[in-house]
Amino acid sequence: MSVGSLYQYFPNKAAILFRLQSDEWRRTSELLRSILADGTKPPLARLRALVHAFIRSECEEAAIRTALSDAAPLYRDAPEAHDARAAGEGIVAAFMREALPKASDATRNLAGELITTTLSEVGKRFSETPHGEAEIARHADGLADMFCAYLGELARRRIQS
Amino acid sequence: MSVGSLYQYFPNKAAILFRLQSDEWRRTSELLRSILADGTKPPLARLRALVHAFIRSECEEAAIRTALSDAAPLYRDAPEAHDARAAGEGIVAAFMREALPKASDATRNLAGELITTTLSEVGKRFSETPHGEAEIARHADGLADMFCAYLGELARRRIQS
DNA sequence: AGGAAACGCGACGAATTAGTCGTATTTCAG
DNA sequence: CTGAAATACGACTAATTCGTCGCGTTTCCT
Repeated sequence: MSVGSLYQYFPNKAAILFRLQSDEWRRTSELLRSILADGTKPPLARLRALVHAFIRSECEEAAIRTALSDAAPLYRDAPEAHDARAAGEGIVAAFMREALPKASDATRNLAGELITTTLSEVGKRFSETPHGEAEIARHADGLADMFCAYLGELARRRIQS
Repeated sequence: MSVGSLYQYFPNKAAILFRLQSDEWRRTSELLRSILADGTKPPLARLRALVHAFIRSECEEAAIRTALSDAAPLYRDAPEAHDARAAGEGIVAAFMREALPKASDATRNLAGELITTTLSEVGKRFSETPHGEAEIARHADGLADMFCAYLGELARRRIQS
């Protein structure tokens, strides 16, 4: 692929990178949907599966992920970036209603937001340095434990310090 | 401050940014130490206080934080960066021994690492877009809840899916 | 006060990166 | 097969960014 050809389809570099990032996001929300919406397993098992799948996929495409997040300043303020993010929210919201049927909307939203941003940010950081299979699994398990403990505690509503 | 003056003290741009990031890290580990090492409060109360203090400080200096993390590619591979990170680990390890006295070292290390990277990455992301006082507090509380639930669950050792 | 050393400065040149444009190649309808 | 439209290409230029250099200012010692 040559420079000239690229600029036939995109107006500038930011648009190119944003497109790549977009595709990445799209694939991620499909992963999200396919795992979280599978009603045959209990919610926390699905969440755990999601964490593993997500972390593994981040590590597999570590190079492009790192490059894209380095380029983030270029499209940080793009309005489309905001929309893209919203796409995944519906799926998460549905999952949260299932996982925390008795909680308030506010609680569910906060929990959903925390879990998704934690997963994506920690995944990003984790993919920045190479890791072996075993280490990946260990960390994914740890994260999943954390999320499950959190949701469990919210379900029982007895968070204290 | 002029360009020429800056380059009297630093060999190149990366060094300048790395120095700023270093100072930031130093301040953060002092925050860490001052809060986590205070033996008068129970461990989870200290953790909760830390989360609040950290998130608030990230939001206060949002501009410089964002700029520095945008510049990360410039010093990502600097060897000093690795050392700087190690500084905080001792404090966290000590805290984890206190919070999880009966857990194995492996468990403690993993939990400590997860909590610190979650806090720093989520904090970074959170500071990228502006938030009001109340929202900051809500999110910090949510994160603290998540950490406390996780540690509580580890202490009781009954993580399940 | 005189002067030398240290520091501050920002216009300039070097280096890098983004984007254009004329030509070469492919596609495809008649 | 022929020619026109669409696409591919990468050397070139424009734009941006990093770092230097020489001159002006401050500091401080004698």
